[in-house]
Amino acid sequence: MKELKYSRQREAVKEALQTRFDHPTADALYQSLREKYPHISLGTVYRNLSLLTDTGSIRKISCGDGSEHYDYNVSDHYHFVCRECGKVMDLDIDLIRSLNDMAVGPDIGIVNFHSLIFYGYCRECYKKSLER
Amino acid sequence: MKELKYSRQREAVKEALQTRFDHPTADALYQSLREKYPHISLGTVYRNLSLLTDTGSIRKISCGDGSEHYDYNVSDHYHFVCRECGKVMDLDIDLIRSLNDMAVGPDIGIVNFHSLIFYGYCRECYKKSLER
DNA sequence: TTTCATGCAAACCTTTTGCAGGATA
DNA sequence: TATCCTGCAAAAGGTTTGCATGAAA
Repeated sequence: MKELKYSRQREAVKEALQTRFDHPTADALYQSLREKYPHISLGTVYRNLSLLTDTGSIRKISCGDGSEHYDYNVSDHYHFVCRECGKVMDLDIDLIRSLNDMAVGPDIGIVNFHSLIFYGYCRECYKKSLER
Repeated sequence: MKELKYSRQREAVKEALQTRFDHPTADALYQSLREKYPHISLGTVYRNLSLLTDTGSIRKISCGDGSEHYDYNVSDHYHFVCRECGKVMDLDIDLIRSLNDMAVGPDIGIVNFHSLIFYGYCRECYKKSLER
């Protein structure tokens, strides 16, 4: 693996992700970074996000809404996605370590990760749906 | 919701998906459908896949490899994805019904689905990796 | 004959990439 | 100076959509 050099942009991406807990997409991150770094490019954001993902400093969340979301919190945890507003939230559930073992079987070599995502309606959207 | 009319293409999409257990992408399905229906268009495949998904006849699997996969099996079950070859496999694990209840919390309205995907290396790719 | 579906191609959106110039070590 | 990184813009996937035609009810 190639040597990493310091880069202001990479630090900015990391910091921006660290300060928000809404699991932004690359573009959302880019939009907010542009306020402080008007010349940063979307390509750079993508490049650094994938670099940071590869080194394990951040994590990618695929929740099926058409774009990847990113999470500064790399400790194993689960997410909830609102089907109405698309919000991605952290859940306060203990990791179920035994799950990976349940998956082993004849066609499976090793299991080293599982992604558990819950879907439904967040409180706010659920309330709105009742008012209709 | 609009009324659905019979269409040969839609039936073909459904049937093609029913006969394969590899959770194909839209394009993979399109490629195999072309053998029997050389004039079917990719747009039609996409349109029908999303129609069938909306009506609940099939299910979409977002495993984070850049494209959606489709599953004829709509009963709740879990998947395994090989990080090497990208294969998506069904797992023979009982649905953990209690999971959805664990997700409830102050910011959450209702939880009605969860997606559990395991990642690792399939038997075949794992063996190959040991030989190196 | 009304409504829905199709094929085709263009448009769209997200992500990746090539390149020449700039920053870091 | 060698290597890595950036901005820019173009390209590359994957998916959606507009439109004129065709099939189903």
